[in-house]
Order: sequence, then structure tokens, then C-alpha cells
Amino acid sequence: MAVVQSSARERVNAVAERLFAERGYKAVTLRDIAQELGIRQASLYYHFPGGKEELYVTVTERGLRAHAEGLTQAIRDAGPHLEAQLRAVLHWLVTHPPVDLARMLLADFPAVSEEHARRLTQLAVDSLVQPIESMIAAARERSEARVGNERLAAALVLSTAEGVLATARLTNRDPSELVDEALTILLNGLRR
Amino acid sequence: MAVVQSSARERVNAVAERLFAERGYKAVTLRDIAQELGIRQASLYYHFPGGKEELYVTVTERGLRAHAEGLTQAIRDAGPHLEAQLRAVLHWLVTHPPVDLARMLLADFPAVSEEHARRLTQLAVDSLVQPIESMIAAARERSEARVGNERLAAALVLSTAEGVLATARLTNRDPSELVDEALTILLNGLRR
DNA sequence: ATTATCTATAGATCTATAGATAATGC
DNA sequence: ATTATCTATAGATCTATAGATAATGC
Repeated sequence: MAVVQSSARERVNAVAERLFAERGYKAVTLRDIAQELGIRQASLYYHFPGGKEELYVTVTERGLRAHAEGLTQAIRDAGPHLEAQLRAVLHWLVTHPPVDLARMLLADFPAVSEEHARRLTQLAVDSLVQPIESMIAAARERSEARVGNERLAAALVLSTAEGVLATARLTNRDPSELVDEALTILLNGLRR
Repeated sequence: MAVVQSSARERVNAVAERLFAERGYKAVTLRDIAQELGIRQASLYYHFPGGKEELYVTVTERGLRAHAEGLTQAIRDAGPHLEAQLRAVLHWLVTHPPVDLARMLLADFPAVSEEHARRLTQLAVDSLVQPIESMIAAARERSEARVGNERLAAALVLSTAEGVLATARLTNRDPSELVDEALTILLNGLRR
């Protein structure tokens, strides 16, 4: 067998990214990933000779860069006002692999090498916090927002998306339905 | 050796609760817990014959009940207004073992038996979401808040605390210093 | 006798490596 | 020849059990 359409390696990436994002580094085994792909655990080493940690770092980096790209694009496409931008950000976050920043910092990153941990921490800030922070800073300059600590405000936007996802799971609803309500709360909070 | 002051079992509980709360079920080994206690891994079975899962369920239940008690008490002691109540809630949350509801629902609970998972999910809602939801509902009746979905609003208060903890970690600050800023955002968000 | 530890180890699970196999591309 | 899988298995780690040991309380 060969020539799997749209690259076998790509499918590995996608499955691993989603599983690691959902459950975290330690809770996902290579067997879990292989099982979803319908292959044997050892076959993953053909695509990732570096093993589990390299796979985790690679797909997490990939996921973070995708979030950076997606968030920046969503904000840009949303036009010049905070409300639409914030809605676009929340919509992006709840429709893509979850980013549990708290778990990453406390559980996942401490489990990989110090150098990888440093790189991923930096990338997480640059990819997730920075774009939202810039959006809020720009809104403040247009007097659409009045926050003191923009880094904190950006982190709260991220954790709001986590809250929406958790509530959706608990109440058996689609996350997208809850975005507007969360948006209203956040928006008024940032405006004062 | 015997008669360890303030109960050896109690020290096991406390360490296990904190580690599981920080890193999650799969990322914590019995060896980790024993190491912090200065004992051997096998010695944990004297206090917890049921093993790792029982230990996790027991201390998580304990932690959730402590949060229920602490939150309810904090709200009551804060007096009749939403602002002080919300500040008290955030202060409680950032000064006690973290509750990463998203991680619990997606990673931790699926790793234990279905029955345990059901029990813990129910208890998490009753202990964490309910008290805050009631607080918000009461504030709405006093016209101090205007939210549509109070369950979502309560979950957002919880995830706000996670956001504060993550930001504190990233910026090397004390979480308590960030509570007031987060409070302002949340409060105005809930008021509109 | 009871309490709280220890050492030793079985059994399960997980990561990683070695080498075989089969299909396709040239 | 290259690509993408497989089987088999070594080695590490983790949970859990059995039985020994030492200190205290009666």
C-alpha cells in the first residue's frame, strides 16, 4: 500500500493535534493516535522518527501557528470595530482545537524538555495572547475599550472560549450558540 | 514509626489533591505523590487500598466539596452586593487548588470509570457552577446583573479565574494582584 | 496488637527499535 | 528503489500485591 491521498503524514498530524489539544500530552498514548488512524502504534515512527515528544511539539507548534494565523485573519476580516472582532475571535476559538492555556503551562509543558517547554511557552504567548492583546490595544486607542492590563484582558478572552466549550459540553449544546451571550458579557466588560 | 501529627492520611490527601488539580489524572503518578511526601510509592496503598483511581476520586470529591463550601461562605460573608461577592469568589478561586473544568470534562473524567465520571461531573456542577449561578441569579433579581444564560455566566467566572492564574504564571506575578482588574471586566460585563 | 512504613516483585502498559512485507513508481 | 505499513520485542515506567520491619500503645 502507498499513495494515500492527502498525505498519510498529514492525517497523523491532524489526529495527533486534536487529541493532544483535547486531553493533553500525558493522557494521549501513541496507541490512541494510531488507533484513530487505523494503523499500528509502531507505524507512527515512520512519519515521526523523533517519537512522542517530537510529535507533540511539532503538532502543538503547528496548532499554535494556525491559531495565530486564524485569529489575525479573523480580526482583520471582521472590520474596524471591537464587537465584530471579538465575535470573530470567539467564533474561531470555539470552532478549532481547544487551547487550554492553563493546562499547557501547568501540566503539558513541564512534561517535555526544558528547551521545548521554553519554545512552546513563547510561541503560545505570541500566537494566542499577542493577537488578541493587539486587538484590544487598538480598540483602546479608538476608545472602544478601557482596560488597564491588556495582557490579562487577552488571557480572559481565551479562557472565555474555554468556558463556552465547557458549558456547551455540560448542557449538550453547540458552542456557537453560546458565543453571542459570552460576547455580550465580555464586550461590556471591556468597555466599562 | 507511628503517630504522625495531623494524620499521615491527611497529608496524602492534601498533596494528592493539589497535584491532581494542577496536572490532571494521567499526568500525576503515585510515585510523584509519594516523592513529595518523602515515602515510597507502595506505602500509599496503606492509606488508599483502592489504588490510584480511588485516590483521585476521593481527593477530587474532597476538593470540589471544599470549593462548594468555600464559595458559598465567601459569597455569604461578602454582603449583599454583586461586586463584593464576585471579588470574594475570584479571590477564593485563585487562592485554592485550580479547577480546570475544561480539562476535567475532556481529559480527567473520561479516564476513570463511567460511574465515577458521572458522579464527579454532577458534583463539579453542583459545587462550582451552582453556587456562582445562584449568586448571579440573585443579583439579577436585584437588578445588579442582566444576563440571559446564568449557567454560562457562572462558567465564565470560573474560567476567568483560570485566565488570571495563567496570566500570573506568564507574567511572574501574584494572582491576587490581578483579581481586581479581572473583576472590573467581569462586573461590567454582567451589568451591561 | 496496631500503625505506618519498607523492600521486592508481578503484571500491565507504553515508548522505541529492528527487520519483514507488500504495493507502487520508475 | 521508495513508500508505508506490519510483527515482534526490548526496555522503561507504572500500578498493585505480598510479606517484612520497626515503632508505639496497651
